Amino acid sequence: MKVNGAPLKQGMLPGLLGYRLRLAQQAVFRDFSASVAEISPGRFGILLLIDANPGVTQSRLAQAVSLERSTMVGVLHALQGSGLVERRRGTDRRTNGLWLTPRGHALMARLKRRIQAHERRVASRLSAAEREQLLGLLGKLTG
Amino acid sequence: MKVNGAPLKQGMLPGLLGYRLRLAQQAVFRDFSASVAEISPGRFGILLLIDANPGVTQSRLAQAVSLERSTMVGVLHALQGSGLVERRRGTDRRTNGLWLTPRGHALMARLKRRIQAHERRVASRLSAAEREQLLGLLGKLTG
DNA sequence: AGCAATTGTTCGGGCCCCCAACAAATATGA
DNA sequence: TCATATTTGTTGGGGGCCCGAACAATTGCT
Repeated sequence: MKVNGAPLKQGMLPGLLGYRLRLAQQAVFRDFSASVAEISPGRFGILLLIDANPGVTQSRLAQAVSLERSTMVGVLHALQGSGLVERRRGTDRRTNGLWLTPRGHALMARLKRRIQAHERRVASRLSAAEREQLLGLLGKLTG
Repeated sequence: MKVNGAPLKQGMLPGLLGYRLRLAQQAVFRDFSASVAEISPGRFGILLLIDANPGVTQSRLAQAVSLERSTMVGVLHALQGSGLVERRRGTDRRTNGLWLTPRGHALMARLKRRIQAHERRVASRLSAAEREQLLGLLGKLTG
């Protein structure tokens, strides 16, 4: 077996928050995908918010997760195509109200435990206090 | 001016590390793109490593930044197309050695200050100690 | 009634990433 | 040395995630 030479010099790269955030997020994304094959992390978050706020508008939803309205369209189109979300025209006929379909509710119920397991696994190298600390620092970063 | 109703209920979403990481990374990405128009965060990292390890192989580079070899191909193709990176066949004729072109070196020199300013701006809401703490916790997460 | 603002949408663009399969080249071991 | 295994870069197809400009329909405002 051939042994690789010296490890690469990393320079300032490990000191850049953006780089470290990418590595961390990628690791989390990987674990999520491995444990929850039915849906992607981003779409799951959307479903979560619709579940907690039945009838919510696309714009409000987009704002809540820091996305553009135009981005939300595609996500919801996909979720609707999968039969997980229903769009209903609001009394303000410009708006669409969003609801989970029975299928959507069933999925969320089925996923709850697996998501919690995923979160435990992801944070397994952290103590409870460290996890809180991390969440807090990330919140500070976002502002 | 119309006032939006109650803020959305977020449910378990803010407690998910993946979600918070996405928000944070997106904020950092935005600031990077705004302050460094010439190149993307990912490509910048690649240039950094090539600069610090002249002649490095594509595979070793991919491994260093947790990417697949096949992913690296496209990135390097783009960087080569922009005249920032040069590929030379190694003595092991399976490999390509990677070097920055003069133009690549010039770019990196020109970007150094702006990247540092970007990093300061991104971490501006954090104390120096908190920033170190965050980097450490992210490192723990990745393992 | 007329102008301004909001909502959802389309369209085009970009970044980031993976897997399977493959040819060329090198390493390995009988 | 020759056959086999491994490594490297590559192509091709796929997916996730995100934005801005421009537009029609609808509503708010005056």
